Amino acid sequence: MRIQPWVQIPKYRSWERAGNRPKPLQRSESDPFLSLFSEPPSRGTLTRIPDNYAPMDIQIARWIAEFMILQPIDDSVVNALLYVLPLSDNDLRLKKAILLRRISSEVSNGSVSERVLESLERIEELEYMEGNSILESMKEAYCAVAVDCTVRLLREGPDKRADYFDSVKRTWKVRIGEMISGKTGLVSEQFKEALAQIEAAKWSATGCQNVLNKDTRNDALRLLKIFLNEAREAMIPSFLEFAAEKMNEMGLETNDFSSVSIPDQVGLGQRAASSTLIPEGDKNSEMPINIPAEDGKKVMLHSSSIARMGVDTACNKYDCLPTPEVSKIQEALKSSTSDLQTLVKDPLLDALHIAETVLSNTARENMNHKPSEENQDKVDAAVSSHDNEGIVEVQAKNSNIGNESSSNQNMPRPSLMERNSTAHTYEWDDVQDRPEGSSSHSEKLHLPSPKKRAVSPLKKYETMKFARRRKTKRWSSLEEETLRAAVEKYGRGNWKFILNSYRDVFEERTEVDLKDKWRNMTR
DNA sequence: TTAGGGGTAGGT
DNA sequence: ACCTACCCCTAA
Repeated sequence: MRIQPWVQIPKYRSWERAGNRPKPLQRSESDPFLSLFSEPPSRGTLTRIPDNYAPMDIQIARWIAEFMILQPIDDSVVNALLYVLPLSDNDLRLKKAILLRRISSEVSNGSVSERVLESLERIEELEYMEGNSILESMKEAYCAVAVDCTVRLLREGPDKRADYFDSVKRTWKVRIGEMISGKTGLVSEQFKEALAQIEAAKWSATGCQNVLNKDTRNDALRLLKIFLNEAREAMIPSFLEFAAEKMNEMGLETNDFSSVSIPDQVGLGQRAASSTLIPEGDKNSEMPINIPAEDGKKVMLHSSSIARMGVDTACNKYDCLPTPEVSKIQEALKSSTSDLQTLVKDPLLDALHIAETVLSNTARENMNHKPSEENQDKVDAAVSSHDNEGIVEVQAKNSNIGNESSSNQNMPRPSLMERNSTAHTYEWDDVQDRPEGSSSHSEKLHLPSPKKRAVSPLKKYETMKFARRRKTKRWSSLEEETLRAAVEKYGRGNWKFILNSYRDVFEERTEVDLKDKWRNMTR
């Protein structure tokens, strides 16, 4: 079984069905991934589990994923799990749950950015694909977020006026303006009203003041919370919570799962999910509770979910679950949040990560050569005498995950020539259909040593897929101006802070990018 | 998280 | 071929 590393969330396509318009915003092409963040984990933070370790059933993975998405734990932990689990790409409800969590995460930080806007658009797209109607609260939230994103720049002061106009242009004239004409799902009457106000702000001082007087941030947050609550109400409980509830009701021992039956419609617990995700006061009524399991670990459940799921106790006309799967669920339930956090930091995974790093070079070569396993024997017998390849040889010999777990820093790093394919650079979007070979590399038969083959299972995952260089994106004048002003305001070196302060301007940038750009600008 | 070294893509 | 903006890596 091959692990599907990231589940893809569809790009927002209302534009297509509304007409033949282009995408409203130039979006990151590196963001098709189903994760809490808009990018895959940086290389080095994660690894994937090779299939000889975890030939996990796709359904089990889904249960775990849906359960973890609901937990009030750090996004990075959830993200890590989403990365390692073999999730189906067709699970629209899972995608929706993740998008909701993305929004919730921002809301709980008190921030509202264009990312929320985009998440809402994608949810709308998913609802459309499922034939669902759009919640009114979602339309209102979308409008409020769009307004706030725009007005925020206006508040920055007169020197930000240029940014403001840019934002108006981007967010309203293009994105929302076209949505109105396209009559897509997120459009409401409010839009036109708000659009009129924004237009007024654009052209007159009084209009400007009207907009500034509104607490758009709070409006956005409030409406987002309402929407999340409603979304929560509309959701079906998560399978694992349902199973836990059943066990609880029936007073089952944790290893006596076989008599628990599950209704088909129990799936993704987004209703419960939202309850854990709504920030602060909103979740008081539905605090997670801990149910002690027999081994002392605890199971997180939600009181309201339990109350609601309890209804079906008598309706046991559903199919019983197969025992092996049930015991896996049991394991998932017994694992508390902290257990799963430690799982993510498990030494095995660390070791795999090291192996991934070490193997990056050879994996890339395999990509180019694609030698079969049988051929590798012959190939191993050959000795590479190619000049430039000495480093590679040494590295291959050290690529034994089993006994070289010490530190990849002690190993020679592959040169960048090696780390980046000499023949072709693949963008994030290319990864699924990369060509199999590279002629320019065909004679360089510096080959895998036996030790390298000891970790060959890792190769199957083509771990380098996600370590490709980002597509170069030129800095816009808006970005440059914003950076200049920000450095003046906050000082050089506070890159993270600056990035967070202008998230919507520095889309797809990292703090390192800001630092590098400043270095260039001041050279 | 930041600073700095250094590789690379893409433009001239 | 050369330049440099952009990107990646890693020590501290």
